[in-house]
Amino acid sequence: MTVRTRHSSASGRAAQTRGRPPLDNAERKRILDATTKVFLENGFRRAGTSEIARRARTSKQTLYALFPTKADLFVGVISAHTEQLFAQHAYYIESGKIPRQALTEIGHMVMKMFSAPEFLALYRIVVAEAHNFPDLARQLWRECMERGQGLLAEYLQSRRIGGPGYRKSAAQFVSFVLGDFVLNAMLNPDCRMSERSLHAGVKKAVEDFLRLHPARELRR
Amino acid sequence: MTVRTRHSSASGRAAQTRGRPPLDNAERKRILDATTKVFLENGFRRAGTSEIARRARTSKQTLYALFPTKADLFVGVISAHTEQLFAQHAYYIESGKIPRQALTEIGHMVMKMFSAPEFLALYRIVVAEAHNFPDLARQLWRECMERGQGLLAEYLQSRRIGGPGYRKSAAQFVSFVLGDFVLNAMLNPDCRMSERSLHAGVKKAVEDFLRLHPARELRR
DNA sequence: GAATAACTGTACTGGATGGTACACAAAAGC
DNA sequence: GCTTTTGTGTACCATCCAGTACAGTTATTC
Repeated sequence: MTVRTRHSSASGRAAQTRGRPPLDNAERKRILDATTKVFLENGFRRAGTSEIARRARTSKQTLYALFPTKADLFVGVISAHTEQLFAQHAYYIESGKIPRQALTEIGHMVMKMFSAPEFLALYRIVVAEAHNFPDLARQLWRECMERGQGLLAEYLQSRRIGGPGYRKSAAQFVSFVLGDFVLNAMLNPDCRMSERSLHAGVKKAVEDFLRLHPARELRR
Repeated sequence: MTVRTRHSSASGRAAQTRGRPPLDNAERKRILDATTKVFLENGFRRAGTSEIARRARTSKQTLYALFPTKADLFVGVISAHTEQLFAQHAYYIESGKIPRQALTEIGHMVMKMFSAPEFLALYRIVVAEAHNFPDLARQLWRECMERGQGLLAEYLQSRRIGGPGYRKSAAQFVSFVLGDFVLNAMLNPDCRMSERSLHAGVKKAVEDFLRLHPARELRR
């Protein structure tokens, strides 16, 4: 599944000299934003391209010029968001902090990312369409889980926390933090978590994780 | 969302005396089986009622007599399967066994249930339609998670494993066993788990859980 | 065998929707 | 002002599909 646009085939060509100039990227972005909204409100199948064009304040012709099929729209939206989602919540690990504090902050980042309504809505749509867009589903997994786990694994390794399987330890920590939250949120769309129980949950996850994997050099 | 059938309104009436007798429950079951297959293959929206009637070797008229709308079909299928799913995999806890062994067996049951292809497919469909069928989604959650966690919590309480929050400990154990498996399976429809890594995963989950919650009376 | 209640098969309706056609407007260079 | 390229608005087409109509058939009772 690849995204085709009018420009991709002419990417190496010389600039045009005459005629109305093509729309800039702002147009593309506005379309993707509108598409996102419509998709999140209605899901992929229910979303209509006419509605999308209307909300993006453009014409269907332009829409189809930029995204030749509805699938291309889908790919565009999800791709744009997966990158962005991770970038927004990427936890930059300051290795100066003591493990307990660093892990607590990371835990909060993880919960924040996975409990964000857009993420849950996005995840739900991708799950629903995983059969038709397997590549996209795998991409979401890589961007949001493997990448995060990789970063965390590096931190664990630098601090010698957890056995030689740092990657597995990282995955374990994330699942400690999440518990059954995502599974639940998928089936209870309007379930909310109080700030209190979120804090308590992360704290418990960190404590449990550190009890199972005491840091080698114990600064606490 | 309630299931309406032709019979429900006449449930208390006297038996008919003349005319062709109505179809028995076998017909209903055959329709639900066919619907299940078509839904699992295509998802809810793509599945066509004509296709369902064809596969059930019945007529659309009969189909709509038993299930007045497509939504009723959906409710029927999911309801039938959630009950059945848990019943199939219900872990009967023999309290005579030592905790490590009992937990290991429970862990395997949990993994078996959640990794069953029908479960994953079902879960995916319900997630996709959670917005339109919130009751059904909650029902699936109750049947598959809360009920199981409740049983496990009783066992933990009887053995005094875990703090006074036995319910939370039960949830924790389940999430230890599952890890990120379900999250992953949702996005990678054809991901498979080897018997080896499944065993290793459960074993590790049990060990970790018991290290965090040592049984009061230590028979090990 | 007449009457009746239920099932079957097929064709149809009505609405939603992805995608296209086309006539016209706007912006740029010559 | 003419030409060319691109965007706009609207109408349209083709298809799919939930749900219905209807004519005919089967099973059961009287």
